[in-house]
Amino acid sequence: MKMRNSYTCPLELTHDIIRGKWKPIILWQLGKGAASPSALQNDIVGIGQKMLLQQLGELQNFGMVQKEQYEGYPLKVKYSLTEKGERMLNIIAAMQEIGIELMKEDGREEFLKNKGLI
Amino acid sequence: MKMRNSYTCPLELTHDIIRGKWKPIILWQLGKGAASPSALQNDIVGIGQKMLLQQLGELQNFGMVQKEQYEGYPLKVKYSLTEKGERMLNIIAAMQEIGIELMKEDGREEFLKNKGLI
DNA sequence: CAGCATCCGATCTGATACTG
DNA sequence: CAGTATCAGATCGGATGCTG
Repeated sequence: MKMRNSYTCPLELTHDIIRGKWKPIILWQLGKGAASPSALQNDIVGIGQKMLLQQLGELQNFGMVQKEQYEGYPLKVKYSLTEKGERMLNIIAAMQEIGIELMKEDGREEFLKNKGLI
Repeated sequence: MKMRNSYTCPLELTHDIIRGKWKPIILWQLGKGAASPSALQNDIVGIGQKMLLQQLGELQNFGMVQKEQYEGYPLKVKYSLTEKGERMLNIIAAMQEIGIELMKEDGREEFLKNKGLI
C-alpha cells in the first residue's frame, strides 16, 4: 500500500491506515478476538491468502495488529489487535453504525435483517 | 472509483464512501462550511482540479455533498455537506482525533504544533 | 498451515489540453 | 471559474505455484 510521503493533516495518517479494500473488515474481525490466518480467511468472504497476509503485515507495521507464533507442526499463528488497534476499532465500529443507518435509509433493511443487524 | 458490487457488511459501504485519497480531506474542509471548487483547491494542498471535481462528484452520488450553482459570469458554484455528509463528518472528526494521538505517540508533536493542533 | 514471489489485468491518480 | 476528455504511469488486487 502506497502511503503519502508527507502529511498535511493527521486525518491523512488515519486514512492511510484503514485504506485498502480489506483493512476495515480485518480489524473488525480481529475485534472479536485473536484469530489465525486461516480462521480469518474463512470469516472474510472473498479474501485470498495473499491479500490477507499483506494487509495484516501493513496493519502490523502501523502497530494496529500483533502476531504470535507457536512452535511445531502444524504451524500455528495468531493475530490480534494491539492497544492502538483497539482504539482504531472505535472508528471501525462507528463506520459500521453509519453504514447500517445509510442502508436503512436506503431501504436495505432486508440485507440488515439477514445479517442479524436489526 | 470502483465500488463493490455487493456488500458483506455495512462497514464496507462506509469504507467505499470515504475511500479515495482525497475524500476525507474534502469532507473535512466542507465541514468548515460551503466552498467553491477553487477555494477547496486552494485549501487542499496537492490536489488537482480533476481529482477534486471527480471526488466531489462521487461524494454527491453518495449523497454526502450537494452542489449549488449560480447564474452568470464568472461561473459560481458552491459545494456543501448534506445532512448525511454531516453525519459522516463525525467519522472524519474521529479519524482526525486518532491521527493526532498516533502522531503524538510517534513523537511528531512538532508537526502538530505547526498546525496549531496542540 | 503460514508465508513468499511473480505475473497480469483492473483501477487510480495526475498532467495537460480543451469547452462553456 | 467550473467542468470534461484523454493519456500515461503508478498502484492495487487476485490467481497461481513454491517453500519451510
